This record gives sequence, structure tokens and C-alpha cells, in this order.
Amino acid sequence: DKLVELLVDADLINSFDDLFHLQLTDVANLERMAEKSAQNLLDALEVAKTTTLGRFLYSLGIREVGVTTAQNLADHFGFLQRIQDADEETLLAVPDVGEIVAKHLLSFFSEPHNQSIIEQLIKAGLTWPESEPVSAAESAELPLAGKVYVITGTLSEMGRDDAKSYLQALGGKVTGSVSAKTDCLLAGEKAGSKLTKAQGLGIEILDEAGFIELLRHLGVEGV
DNA sequence: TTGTAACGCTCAGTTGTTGA
DNA sequence: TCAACAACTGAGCGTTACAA
Repeated sequence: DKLVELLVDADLINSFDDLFHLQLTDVANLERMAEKSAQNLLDALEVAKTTTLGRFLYSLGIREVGVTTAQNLADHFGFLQRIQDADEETLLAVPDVGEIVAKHLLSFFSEPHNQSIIEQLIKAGLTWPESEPVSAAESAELPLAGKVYVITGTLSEMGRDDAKSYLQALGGKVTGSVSAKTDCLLAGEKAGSKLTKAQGLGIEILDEAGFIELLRHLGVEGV
């Protein structure tokens, strides 16, 4: 936050794509910055150019479109252009997208200013892999298809993000809160209220060791 | 070399909104 | 009505790198 304030105050960035045109000397001359920090920033921005469609959508800051909804849109459409061209009816077919979210999406993509931002970011070098979405039939064949997981606590062997990725790749759905619809709670160290709630609801609890065993049993490599 | 500001990461928890 | 999510706050801890 502080750095963005500095960059804006110094008139180095006025739009999103300006971030990807920053020069080392400009950044290094800022308060509490020097060549090392400036280079780290430019390196991080270079890495950030390669992203995923879901992350790109999320980064656009569309109202009501967070990480999960953005990923749902990416999974459903596969291509940015298809999302931009989608009508309300098509958008409503995406999981967790109702009338309000669909209207926010339509409104966002109909704004010439927003279209310009997207074009400029792509011109600045942002890329992501695009592919045909996985069909419902293919998804249903995955070993954890239809299972709802919640992750809590600290996972020492793998990060929470990695655990989430494994579960999603196997067809599982990862949500943020425990409910009666949760099938299994993956509980690491220092698990808090979610563990208590899951125990109260009689939900299956899986510790990290058990999770790794499950992944190996399902043939996941590199665990 | 050292003190320190700031950041990065992870997590828990709350509140309000939305979708089913 | 309930489940799930977005958005947000705040804490703790370790790391990084500037500045003196």
C-alpha cells in the first residue's frame, strides 16, 4: 500500500499498465527505496505478467467477483473474450453467479474505459494460458468430484494453497466455512473454531498426514 | 553492523451480501 | 432460511533492506 502511494504521488503510475513500464532509476529514487528494492519490484512485476485467467479476472476488481467467482468464470468459459461477449443468460449459467453478479460483469465489460484497461494490460505483456473448459462429464469422473472440503490451521508439509490446488485438481470443492454441507475438514496445526464446529456437526476430520496419505492413494505424484 | 520500518505470509474472526 | 462468499480487520512472526 505504501509503495503504491509513493508511486502515485511521484506520478510514476496513473493507470494499471503503467506498473509494467516502470524504470529502475525512477523507482530507486523514491523514499526508502534503493536499487535492490527497485530491482525486486521490477522482478516481481515481470513474474506477475504470467498469470491465470482466474487471477486476471479477480485483479480487475469487478464488484462481487472475488477469487472463487473469478475462477468459476475462468473454468466455465476458458477464454477472456467469451466472458466479455457473454450475455446475462450465459453468465447466469456459471456457478454462484446470479442476477446481481451478472449485471456487475455486464456493466464492467460494457465500459470503454475498462475495455481499454484490459487492452493496455495485454499490450504491456500480461499473458495467461487459455483452453477449452473441462466438460461436466469429465469433471464428474474425478475422484473427489462433488466433495466439499474446508481447510483450517497450519499445514507444515505443504501450504494451504497447495492443498487447495490438489483438492481442486482432484475434483473437490474448497470453501471457506464449515457447514452441514461440508464433507471433510482438512485440519492442520493450531486449528481453531472451524475444527470445533466440524466436530459438532460430525464432519470427517482429516489431519495433514492423513491428507498426504489420501493424495498418495489417489496417485498424486510429488507429494 | 545494527536498529528499524515495512513487507510478506498465514490465520482467525466478523459482518454484510448473495445465491440456491 | 441457510450456506457460501467477499471484504475487511487485526495479530503474530519472520524476513528484507534502508539508513545511520
